[in-house]
Amino acid sequence: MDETLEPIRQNFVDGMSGISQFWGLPKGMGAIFAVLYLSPAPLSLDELVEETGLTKGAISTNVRGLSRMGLIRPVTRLADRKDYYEAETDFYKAVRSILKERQSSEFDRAVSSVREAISKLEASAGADESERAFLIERLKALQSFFDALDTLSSAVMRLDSLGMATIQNVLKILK
Amino acid sequence: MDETLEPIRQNFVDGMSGISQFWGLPKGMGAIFAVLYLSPAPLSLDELVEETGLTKGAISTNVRGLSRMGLIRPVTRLADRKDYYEAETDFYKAVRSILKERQSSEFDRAVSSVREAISKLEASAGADESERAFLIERLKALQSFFDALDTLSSAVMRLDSLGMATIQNVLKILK
DNA sequence: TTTGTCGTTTAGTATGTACTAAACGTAGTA
DNA sequence: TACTACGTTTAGTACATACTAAACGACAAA
Repeated sequence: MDETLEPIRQNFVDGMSGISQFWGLPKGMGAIFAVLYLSPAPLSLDELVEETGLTKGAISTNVRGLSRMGLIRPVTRLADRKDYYEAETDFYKAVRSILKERQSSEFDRAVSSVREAISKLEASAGADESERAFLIERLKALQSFFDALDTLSSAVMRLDSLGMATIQNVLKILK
Repeated sequence: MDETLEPIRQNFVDGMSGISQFWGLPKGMGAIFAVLYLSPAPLSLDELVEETGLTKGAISTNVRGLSRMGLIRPVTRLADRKDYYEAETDFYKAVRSILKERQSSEFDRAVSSVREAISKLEASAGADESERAFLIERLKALQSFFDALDTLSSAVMRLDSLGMATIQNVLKILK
C-alpha cells in the first residue's frame, strides 16, 4: 500500500468508526467495514486483525454481525481454508437488508404491543368511559403512524424489484 | 385513574422503554414519553416521578433530551412555578425535529470527512495510480449515497411546507 | 496420529453511561 | 430575613457491553 494514501485511509476508518457507534453499533464494525470497503480485494480475518488492530475474537464477532446485516459478504476460495470478506458496494441493497433485520426484531414487537393494547381496551367495557376513549384515540394515532413507517419500510425493501428509477421519482417529488 | 386500564398502560410504557433503548436512547426517555403520551393533561416533574418510578434528577435530564428532540413540549401555567410537559402528538413533526437534531451532529461530519478524503486524494498525484483511482471511485460512490440520504432527509424536514399530500404521493409510488 | 492453521467461544476486564441520592441554586412567600 | 417549593447539578454506583487473551474445536496435511 502506498504510504501517501495511508493517512487518508486511516482517517476514513476513524470516521466510519464514529458513525458506527453514533448509530448504536460497535465501533469495531465501522472500522472493519471501512477497511473492507477501501480494499480492492477480499480480506481474511488475519488481514483484518492486521489492518484494524483488533483481536481475532472481536473481528470474528463483528464480521458475523456485518454479514447478518448484509453490509459485507463472505468470499470463499477453493482450496483455501481461510474465510475472506468483501464490502457490499450496493448501499441500497445494504439498507434494505438492515431494515429487514431491524424490522423483524424490535419494531414488530412495538407494533403488536400497541395493537394488543387497543384490542384489550376495546374489550374492557365497564371502565371509565372518557379515559378509555382517550387512550384508544391516542393509541390508534400511534398505530397509524407505525403503519405508515411499516409501509415505507417494506416499500424500500421491495425497491430492487421496483427499480432504481423509483428512487429518482421519489427524490424528484421531494426535492 | 381506572384500575382496569392501569396494566394496559403499564404494558405500553414498558414497550416504549424497550423501543427507546433499542434505538440507542435511554429507556427512561421511552417511559417518560409513554406516560405523557397517555396522559390527558400535562404532567409536572413530580407527577412523572410518581408515574415512572424514576428520581427527579433522571426525569430532569431525560425531559430535557425529549424536549430537544421535539418529542415533548413544556407547558407553563400562570402563577404556577411548576413545569409541565405534554407529548407531541404530531409524529411527523417529531420525526423532522429528530432528523434535524441528528443531521447536524454526526452525519455531517461523516459527509465532510468523505468529501475531504476525496479532495485530498485528487490532490495527491505521484502516488500509486491504480490504487488512488480505486479509492477515489469507492469514496465517490459512498459520497453519492450520502448525498441521496441528505436529499431525502432535508426533504422530510421541509415536509410541512410541502404538505401532507406529498407523503401520500410518495407512499403511492412505493406501495 | 500428530501437527499446524484456521475460526469460534469463553472468561475476564475496562469503559461508557443511565441511574440514585443528595447537595445546590433560585425564586416566590411569610 | 428566614422559609419553602421548585428544577438542576454533582458525586457516586450499578449495569451493560465491546473488547482482550486464551482455550477450544474442526479440519487438512504430514
